[in-house]
Amino acid sequence: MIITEKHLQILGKAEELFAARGYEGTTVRDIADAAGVNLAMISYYFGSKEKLLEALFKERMSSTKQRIETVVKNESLLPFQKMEIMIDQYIDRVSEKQTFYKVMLCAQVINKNSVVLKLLKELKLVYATLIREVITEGQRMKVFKKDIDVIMLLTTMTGTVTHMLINKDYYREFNDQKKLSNTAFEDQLTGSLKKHVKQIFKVILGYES
Amino acid sequence: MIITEKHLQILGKAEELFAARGYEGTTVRDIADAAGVNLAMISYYFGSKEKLLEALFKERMSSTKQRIETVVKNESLLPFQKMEIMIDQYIDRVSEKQTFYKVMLCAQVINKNSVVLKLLKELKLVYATLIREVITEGQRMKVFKKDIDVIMLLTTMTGTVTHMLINKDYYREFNDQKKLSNTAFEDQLTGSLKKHVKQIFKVILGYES
DNA sequence: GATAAATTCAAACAATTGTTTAAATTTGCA
DNA sequence: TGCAAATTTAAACAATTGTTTGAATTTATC
Repeated sequence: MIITEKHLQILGKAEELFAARGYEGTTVRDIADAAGVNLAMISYYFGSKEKLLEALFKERMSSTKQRIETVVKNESLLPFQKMEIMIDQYIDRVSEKQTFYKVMLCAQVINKNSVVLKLLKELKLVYATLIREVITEGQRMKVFKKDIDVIMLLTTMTGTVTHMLINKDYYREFNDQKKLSNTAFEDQLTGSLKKHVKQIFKVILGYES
Repeated sequence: MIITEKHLQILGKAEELFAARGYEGTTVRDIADAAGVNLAMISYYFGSKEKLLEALFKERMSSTKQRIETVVKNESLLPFQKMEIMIDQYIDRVSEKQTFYKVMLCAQVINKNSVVLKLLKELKLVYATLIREVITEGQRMKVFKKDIDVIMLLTTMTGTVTHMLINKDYYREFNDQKKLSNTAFEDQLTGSLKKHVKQIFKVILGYES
């Protein structure tokens, strides 16, 4: 399927609505109105509401595998550097694509669509496998501890970051950071998150940088 | 509103369906069929589909505040003990009420219902405030580090645990623990989670037990 | 056992859902 | 310019939605 500018425009609006109201809570009419196109255009461009969802996941997840592979396969980096770059990359990515990560979070709980399910599982496998490679490499070099629970470690990273997405407003309120501008707050938050997750990884993996 | 045995039966089935298909993805007919009652009984017992959702959150969240307060206000416990009991309690609770925590996770992303929203915010405030008390106490006793980011710490706990709820099957597959029985796997997982989260807290807070 | 209240039921309701239709309009190309 | 293909449109579609109705049944109280 060829994705045009028009496709992306509709996908962007659909993404926002899915994040705010959920997939089932969003009507095709909502999407059409938000994108400023006729109702029938959704079917015309994507085939159906469900295929639109699949197209959204395919589009947003298309570059992920390559992005992480580039880091892991880079032979000039030490294992701990790979891990830290991966953390930075992940947090920046979630921060950039907040709406999509909200949609993704709900999709992981309510897994109805088999295409989306497959994409999610595939991505998790890619992530876990590549990170395991890095960890094994670090263990061989005696800089990482033995017996690392890869999924547990990744779950802490993704869980912390995506959960912060949910609690962000509350975080800001509780810490009384309302005086900050939106972008200043976002920058401060991604910075804190990176430091926080790296500190955790350092302890679990047992390295010193 | 008086909650009878019948109410709880319907709420339980509704909870399962909400967790599997989402609130919007579940029809009142689905709930009635699953609970083995007539369609009209949902309105008769709860007033509406939306009020049923509110009743579910009220019911499931009713005892939470008291549960955590009991630990925090217990003067015979040291700060680090309070933290560790709180972690154990939280993980046991999520493990016990898995379906509800899935519903809750989605509700935090797709926040349409104001009553549910208020309950969630209230609970977060209770949690953060009480944990901050414990942390301050620990800091006064010089056993916890200074400058602890309370929300960040809590987000790591709730994020890790609820995200593991989502990745559980994948975790089991990746670590090849399919040979274990369901309950054995659950026990092993909650055990690992407790150990993992405690290790993180120990480092962030800076105590030795 | 009679009576009133509470519960259960099938049926119907208006509104909304995703999708399709066929005509109208725009676009690309000779 | 002319014409076929691609795009856009308003309208209609059958199905499903949450909710209500009023009669039937069960339950509780005397």
